Amino acid sequence: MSERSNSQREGSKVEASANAIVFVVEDDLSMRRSLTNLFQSVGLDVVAFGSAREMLQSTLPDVVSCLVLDVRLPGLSGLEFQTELARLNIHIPIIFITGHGDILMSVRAMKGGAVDFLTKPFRDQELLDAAVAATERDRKRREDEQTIAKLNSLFETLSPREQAVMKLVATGLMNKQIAAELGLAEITVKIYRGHVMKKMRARSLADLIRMTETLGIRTNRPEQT
Amino acid sequence: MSERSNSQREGSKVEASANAIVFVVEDDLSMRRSLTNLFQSVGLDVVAFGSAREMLQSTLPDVVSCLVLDVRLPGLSGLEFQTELARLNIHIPIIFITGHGDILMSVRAMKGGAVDFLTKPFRDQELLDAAVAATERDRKRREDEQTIAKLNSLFETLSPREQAVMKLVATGLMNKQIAAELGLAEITVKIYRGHVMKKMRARSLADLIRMTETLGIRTNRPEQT
DNA sequence: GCGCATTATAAACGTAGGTATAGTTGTTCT
DNA sequence: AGAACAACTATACCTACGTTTATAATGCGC
Repeated sequence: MSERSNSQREGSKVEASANAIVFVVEDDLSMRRSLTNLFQSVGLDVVAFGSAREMLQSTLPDVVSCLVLDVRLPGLSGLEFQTELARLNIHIPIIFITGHGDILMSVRAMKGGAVDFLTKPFRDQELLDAAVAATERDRKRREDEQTIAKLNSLFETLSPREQAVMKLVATGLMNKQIAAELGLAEITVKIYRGHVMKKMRARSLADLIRMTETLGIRTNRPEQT
Repeated sequence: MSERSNSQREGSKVEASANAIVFVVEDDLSMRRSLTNLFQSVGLDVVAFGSAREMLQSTLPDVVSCLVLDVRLPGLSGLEFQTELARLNIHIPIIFITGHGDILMSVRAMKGGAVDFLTKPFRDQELLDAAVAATERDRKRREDEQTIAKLNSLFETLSPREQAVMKLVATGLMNKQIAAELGLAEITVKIYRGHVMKKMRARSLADLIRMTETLGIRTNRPEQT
């Protein structure tokens, strides 16, 4: 059985980097224990598994985290697991560790987006540095994703017509052009446009345009030669 | 001496991927020759050097290209050369090849942005695939850079005051607010704003805002909670 | 000194954007 | 049936934006 939920939480005195979780997938029990101890010693929460399958079957908490992954594993290998996580749209930054690696493996791992690839034996500090870099990368990714998610949920509150108007506003069309495009009266466009600004909480047109950029809203724009 | 400028150009019947250059830095003469032949056989131009220093001293043409780089070299090593190129802001995509590599090397290379890291012996097709991927990456990078360069040169044609107005317009301020900010009459701001639109060749405000995004123009914007 | 670009402004006018108020029609949920 | 909402329009009014024409001071290069 895997020693999960062993989050170091004896007191409320947790380090600044608290509530970041390091997932460990490593089949060797003693190695798994020593990795767990290492991360806990610097105040990181750890959840460890003995195989990829175990981790996939558990419910992963939605917090800043990274994954320390042994390349050689029973069942799914580390590299296969990396591919599988990508397929499932799970973007956790991965640090590979291995005792018997080769260059081809490491290059594949790095091409697949791994943060680092360490060979045993490695210094504790190397792994800790990699974990810090990895969690930082995850924090940024989550930040970006949340920004987009927020904007998207605001955009969802718009009625279909309002969304259409917003898109055309973003392309730089004038109200009367938008009206012609949608077969509306100009006044109607003005009203919807007002709704868009309110619902999207945009303080200015510049603001709204930037939101459409973030959302990746694009229409046929033959502009900017 | 290095066999440079041996660009395969007997006729004007060059392949579709023409005028992309593969730079080769490899100290072993026979290897250098076979690499040169390999790339020329698929219609790529090749410029080969025996050391990093030679390449740095030559004038690099400003076209889509990639670099096939031996890790072990006399003088500057391949990895050191990679660092040096980054320091010089030369962003050519690198494919490492090596006969005596290790994992640490390959990971460092990939972390440093290398496209691939191949160990000898490798199949010709592997290297060719990597070269295609690398030149494609370079093509995209150049495309993006040129877009920015064009916008920048347009921006440079603006007078200081016009640039200031453009920045404040991008933040979403109204003309009267911009006027207050710069200590101008509103009418003056309107005039400059018109100049900005003309000189930047922006068809709409939306267009202009996107240009400022591309240019990375940012001012203190306490917007978008 | 002359020409030129930059900075700055004014008057005047026209267009575009935005809001408030009010009303019609149609759908959907309760 | 009635409430709630989406879509749509109209009148009226105000603000913001943009251009044209004209004027003028400053500074820079030749």
